[in-house]
Amino acid sequence: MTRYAKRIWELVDHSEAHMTAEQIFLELKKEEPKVVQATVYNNLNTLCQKGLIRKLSIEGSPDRYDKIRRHDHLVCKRCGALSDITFEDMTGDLERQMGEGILFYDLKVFYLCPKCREKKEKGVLP
Amino acid sequence: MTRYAKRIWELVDHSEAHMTAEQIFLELKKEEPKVVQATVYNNLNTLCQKGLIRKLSIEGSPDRYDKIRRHDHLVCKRCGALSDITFEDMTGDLERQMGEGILFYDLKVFYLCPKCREKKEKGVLP
DNA sequence: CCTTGTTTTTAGAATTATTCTAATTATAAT
DNA sequence: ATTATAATTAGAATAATTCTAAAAACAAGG
Repeated sequence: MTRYAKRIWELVDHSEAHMTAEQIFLELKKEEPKVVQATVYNNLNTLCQKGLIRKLSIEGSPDRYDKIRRHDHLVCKRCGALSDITFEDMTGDLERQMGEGILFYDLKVFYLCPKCREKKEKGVLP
Repeated sequence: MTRYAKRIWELVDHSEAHMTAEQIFLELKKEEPKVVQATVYNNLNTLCQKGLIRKLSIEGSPDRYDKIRRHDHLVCKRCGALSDITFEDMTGDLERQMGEGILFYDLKVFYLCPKCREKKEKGVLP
């Protein structure tokens, strides 16, 4: 793995931040001022292919990148805030229903985050 | 609901096709030759807000729109083919783990579709 | 069925996100 | 060193989506 690839992998893997390609680019640029966007996109793509990171497609914002360690996501329906949560692994359950062959799954649970819930209760939001 | 909005909703709601905004636009254009892309984007957005359809963000392709009736998705890891599947509802399970407050969830199960599996077995693909 | 106010649609520009191309540079393998 | 392979760069190109301001459609009240 090249220097850039390694740092990009580390940035994604050691962060809770669910960064976009742009944010990763800006972060990497702090240490490697010469790096260019395409490099970051290229590396993110190959890291995904190799299964070292994963891409999250989130409605209404650019793709985000995430570590692999098994976990699920909570998404606020109203403000889009994204956070990690780990539910019990349900691969077994799903395989019982569809048969073998699951590679992995992606579970997003939509809710109202504490901030938005509060606002809603105060009647600030519909 | 306006004429356009209604047709757009029907197109999405009565189809298994998981169409992109572009595809919906082309489809609608067959009956309504004057309609314009922005109208379709606008209506898709407001239909989503009203909870009448849902947007699916799929890695590597533009957003797709889907009916609301509860169901999950199978996605081929290799070719991206998307199909519907209905697993048992697991809202109860999830609430047991995180408490009340789930609005809905989005589950994508990644696997190898029959075509890709066959290719892989024949050694055509890595 | 006119007038007025609100919403929707339109055309096209603008923005954003991402990929592509071809040249250059770095890395690894003989 | 020499050559082959892969990564990086700059910048153009493409794709997807949103924005803007004006025009058209619609809805409600008189």
